[in-house]
Amino acid sequence: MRHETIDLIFDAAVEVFAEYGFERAKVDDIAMKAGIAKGTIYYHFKSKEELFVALMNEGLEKMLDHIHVEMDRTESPREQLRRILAAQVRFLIGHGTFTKLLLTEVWGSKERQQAFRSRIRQYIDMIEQVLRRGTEQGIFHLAHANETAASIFGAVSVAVLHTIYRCQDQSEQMEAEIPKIIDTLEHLLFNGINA
Amino acid sequence: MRHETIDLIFDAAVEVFAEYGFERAKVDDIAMKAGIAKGTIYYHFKSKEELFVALMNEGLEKMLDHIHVEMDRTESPREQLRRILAAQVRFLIGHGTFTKLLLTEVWGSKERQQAFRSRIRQYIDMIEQVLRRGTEQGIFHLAHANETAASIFGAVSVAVLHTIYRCQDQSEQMEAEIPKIIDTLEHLLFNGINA
Amino acid sequence: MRHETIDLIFDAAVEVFAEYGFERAKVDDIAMKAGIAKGTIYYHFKSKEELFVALMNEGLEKMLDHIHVEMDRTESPREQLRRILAAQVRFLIGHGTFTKLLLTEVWGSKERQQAFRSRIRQYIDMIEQVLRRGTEQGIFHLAHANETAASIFGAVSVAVLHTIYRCQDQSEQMEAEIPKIIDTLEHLLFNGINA
Amino acid sequence: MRHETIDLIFDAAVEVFAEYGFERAKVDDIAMKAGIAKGTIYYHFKSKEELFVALMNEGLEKMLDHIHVEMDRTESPREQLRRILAAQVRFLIGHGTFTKLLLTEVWGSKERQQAFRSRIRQYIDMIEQVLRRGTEQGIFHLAHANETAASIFGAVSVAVLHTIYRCQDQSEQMEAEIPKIIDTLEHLLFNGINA
DNA sequence: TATGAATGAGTATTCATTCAT
DNA sequence: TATGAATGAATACTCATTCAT
Repeated sequence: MRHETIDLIFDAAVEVFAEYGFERAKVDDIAMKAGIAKGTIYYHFKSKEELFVALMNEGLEKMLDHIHVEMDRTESPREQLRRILAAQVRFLIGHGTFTKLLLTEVWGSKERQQAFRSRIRQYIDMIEQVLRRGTEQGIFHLAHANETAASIFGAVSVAVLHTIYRCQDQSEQMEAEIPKIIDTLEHLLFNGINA
Repeated sequence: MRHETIDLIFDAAVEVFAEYGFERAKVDDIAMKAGIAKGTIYYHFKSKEELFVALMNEGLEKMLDHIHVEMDRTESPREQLRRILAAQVRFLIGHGTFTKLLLTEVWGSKERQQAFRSRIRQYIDMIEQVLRRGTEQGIFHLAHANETAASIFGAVSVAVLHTIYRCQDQSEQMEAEIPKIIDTLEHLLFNGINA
Repeated sequence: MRHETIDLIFDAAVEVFAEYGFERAKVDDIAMKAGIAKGTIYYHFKSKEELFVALMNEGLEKMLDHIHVEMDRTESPREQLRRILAAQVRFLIGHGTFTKLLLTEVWGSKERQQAFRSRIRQYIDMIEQVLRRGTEQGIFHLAHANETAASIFGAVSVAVLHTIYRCQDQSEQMEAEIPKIIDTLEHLLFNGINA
Repeated sequence: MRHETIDLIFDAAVEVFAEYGFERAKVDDIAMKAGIAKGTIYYHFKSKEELFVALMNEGLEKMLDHIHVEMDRTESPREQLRRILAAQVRFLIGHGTFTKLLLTEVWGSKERQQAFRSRIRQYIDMIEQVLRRGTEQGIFHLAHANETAASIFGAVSVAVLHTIYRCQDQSEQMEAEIPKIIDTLEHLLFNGINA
């Protein structure tokens, strides 16, 4: 069990970072929201940046794990991709604040942003592998595996983000949208829109 | 003819904003890069925010115009969507710095970010209309028009951004990638990956 | 003529640094004492440290110049040393705040402190040269030139500092002590205490 | 027998204080270097300041004792002064870290600094007494006893400090310099530099 | 005695903005 | 129009000190 205080900090931090973005987020606000003193944050993390990186890495870790688990349940590329889509949508909707951070704070030239991107690239590479195996087995038919994988990641992420902003963080409504989004994405990505 | 100074400012501003993001971008840096005094920026723009909004709006305007023009060249929904995809990819690759800003600075809770999002929503709505007309004409076949439109926007944007970061701003290389990206997207979105 | 604002800053800074020492001195206090805004200090100096270094270097420069001028007025080593002593005492008494800083802030392991020490070493080396020439000419008689020079520097500085603290910064009283200090030092260093 | 922990703290504290000076020295660092928990320091000392004062007083005590012992071995003022010089040099070289602190932390306006100065003044007064007795006995010949005493203290301290910094804490080298320094000082202070 | 997690007052530094020239 | 010196509110971060265990 990780230290309780750190969990308090993490919980407060995701919210504050998600609402204001990294730069505008105030360490004071995180401390206040966590109900602890500002110094306590600095006792556990060397800097605002380190806290943020720890937070994001934990989120990315969880996301990747979550998807790996789902993927390993089957061998069939088609089924794997289906599960990836569903798992990804559920995870992102379920972690709306993290999702906002993910798409907001991974672009840019700072070192940490490059580090985040390389993890997302890992994720995209994973999809790429599934696509390649499917193509080899004659199940999938596609032009360029890596670019397609990136596009799929974009379609999923933005579809979810679009929903999150539309529902304005009402988590119940968002939950209700999950099947619709999964349905949309499966249809679009597997069959395309051609009749 | 717009004032020359303003162009100097705009050119410097896109670069600085794209490299550092809105918050970390310094007005000093913009002034220095533009080769003018800091005060001059404030002579032309009320604030850093106003400059940024003007910049983004000009970009969004151009982007939407560009796509409208392409779209109006044909009546067929399929051809329209094809043109939208191509135009969008070409525009984003051709305006890499703007593209980075687009996906970085539209999320968040600040007013200007909501304003940007509503313009992007306009763009998504436009795609939605095309999809709907295509569906009515029996040309397209899809689950949920709005969600599909958002997904398409995400696929296109992230595919381009992925390429931009992979080519590390080498504009020639990026240009060379354009057909590949368009090809990938057309295939994926029209036909899906099912064999 | 150097910028007037910088003079205001310098004047305030010596006092504050001398009273509190580098670490305890507050930039706020310097600004307040100078009658300017805190930001103005940072407009002219990159940091508290840079301001301090600029200050000390100016002081050291002045001190060394002052003494060089006095020294160049004669060829005789004995007369040169006599002038150095007198000039040094007058300068240090006349710049009491600087003197405190000199002996307080040159020791330590920080880079700037090493830089200051190397300038003081220059000063000691200068005395050493005079001693050597005097020895060669059979005028002086001493054991080890460099160590003797360092001792002379120590005798002068501490004698002055001792007086400064005894008179508690009453500048008139301090002025009155000048001849006594010079007399003491000349007697001690030229003739020793042996009867 | 003093508590072992306190010795650990003292040993660590001199080093840290000598390297960084009072203000920049961190209680954390002292605790780490002593291999104990930070709280333990506060169990034994009320504050960082109290620890520092205890440290300095112990050093000053030792120094004064050391010199008193040497002085009491003879009645002759000349021999007394000779012994004072030698004892002082040996002590300071042998306690290099303390010496740095001595000349760094005794100046300034804080209460503890004034307290330190008054002890140093005691030391100077002691020298003064020797000088006066020597003068009365016709052995010494000097201008102003108190100022001369201060100058002697300065000559000795700075000569030693100069050597410490030149040898960069290589204790063997420093030991080797002791006779040279004593020789230099005796010659300078007893006979002066006049041939 | 000893610990180390938690505290919060204290401060250097940044940077958008203003305004006299 | 253009300038750049001056401003001061805003904030990340430090570190001596406390206290429950």
